[in-house]
This record gives sequence, structure tokens and C-alpha cells, in this order.
Amino acid sequence: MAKAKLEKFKSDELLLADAAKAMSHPARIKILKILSEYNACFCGEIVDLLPLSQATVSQHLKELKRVGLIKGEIEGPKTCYCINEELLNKVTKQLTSFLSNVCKC
Amino acid sequence: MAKAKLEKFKSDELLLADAAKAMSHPARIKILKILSEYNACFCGEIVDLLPLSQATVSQHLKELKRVGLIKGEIEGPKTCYCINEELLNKVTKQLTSFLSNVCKC
DNA sequence: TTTCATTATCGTATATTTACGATATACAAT
DNA sequence: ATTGTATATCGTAAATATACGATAATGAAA
Repeated sequence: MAKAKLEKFKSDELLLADAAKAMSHPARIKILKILSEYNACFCGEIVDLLPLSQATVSQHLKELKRVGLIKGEIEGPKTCYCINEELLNKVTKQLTSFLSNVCKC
Repeated sequence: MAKAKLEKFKSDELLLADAAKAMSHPARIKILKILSEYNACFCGEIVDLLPLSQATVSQHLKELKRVGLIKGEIEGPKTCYCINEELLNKVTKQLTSFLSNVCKC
């Protein structure tokens, strides 16, 4: 009895929570920052900028890709990552709308 | 080697990630919604509106209180919860600013 | 004071997340 | 063909999160 009871919630609640989960680790926040600053990066460049191993960074990239916040394109032996502007825009709108509804001030 | 290497990140990255973590479960999203709708709620009312046990809801409330998104005030045998408007406002600004910086469009 | 109602916490089981070394895979270059 | 580089995945260990029953604690009511 520890599996999250996700079925019991509404889809917009699940969506918001999932987007928040994707941003719930400082490494993933930093990856988003890096990608926005450099526009696009090879995986190796991101690894060099983070205090984590290549395997761990790859895992974080996978999580960001899972929710669609970033895209990865294979270029020969390398993979080039960039922000998925459309989805990030959508998520931003949903989160902002949610938060401004919650906050009355 | 599984403890998150939180020391190795900047404080604004940690702060954003932590705020996102607080919102990374649909139950906690729903609690924020409920509190904004009803303005203030006793714990029991929140429990009745969620598909989770009293103990689990209490745990989620504790997590929201930990990051400061909600406040709980003891009123006799009951506890009355409400949104912490100031902090939610602050978090909203930080998240919105972060996301709009990341997204170029 | 005893009883009831409300909520927080403890103990515990299980799932998920985080992290990394090792390895597999894919391609470029020699 | 072999070697080297880049990245994803596997296997695994440890930490954290999720969930709930049971119990403690607090105060109201009888």
C-alpha cells in the first residue's frame, strides 16, 4: 500500500502534479536554465555543467523528455537537446492560471 | 549513494525545485484548490473531499505546511487550514519568472 | 470524570526516486 | 576492421515518498 492512487484524481490535477514533478529536482531546473541560455546543447555539455555523473544526468534528461518539456535530437554520435517551446508554453499557462486562481491577492 | 546531492546546487534552484515538489502530487494540488474555493477548511472537511485516509491527508497537509504554501490554525479540537497568500504569491512570481525566462516564445 | 470527536504522529509496508559504475549501442575516424 | 567518443540503458544500493491502521493527544460535551 504505497503505490500512489493516481486513478482517483481528475486529469487536470494529474497533469499539473506531473509537470510540477518534472521540475521538482534542482538538476532538472538547472537543465532547463542551461537549455534556455544556450538554446541547444549536446548531452555532454550538460553533463559538464552539472555536479552529477553522466548516467544520472541522462536519467534527468529522460524525465524531462517524458513530460515533454525538452526534445532530444540524435546528431551522429551525439544527442542535441533543446526546450520544447510549445509544451513549456502550455505548462506555463496552466501553472500560472492554477496559481492565480488559488491566490486571491 | 542515493541521497540527493542538494548541496551542490544554487539556492534559487533548490527553492524552485522545492516549491515544485510541494505541488508534485495530485492530492496536494486538490487541497490547494479546495482551500482557495472554500477560503478555509477544517482538516476533516478536506479528508472528506479526498480519496485518501485521514492519516495520509494529514501527511500531505504537513508537506504543504513545510514549504509554507498553507497555514494551519488550531481551533479547539479542530485545525483550520487556509492558503498562505503571501508565500503563494511569492512562489507564483518566482515560478512564472523562471518559466517565462526559459521559454523564448 | 467519562465519553466522543478531531487531528497528529508512530510504525510499517511498498513504490518510487536518486545516484553511479559498468556495459551496450551507435557512429566517426583512423 | 579497429579504435575512440558520446550517450542510453542495466543493475543495484540507498533514500525518500506514499499510504494506512493504530494510537496518542487535545479539547468539547455529557
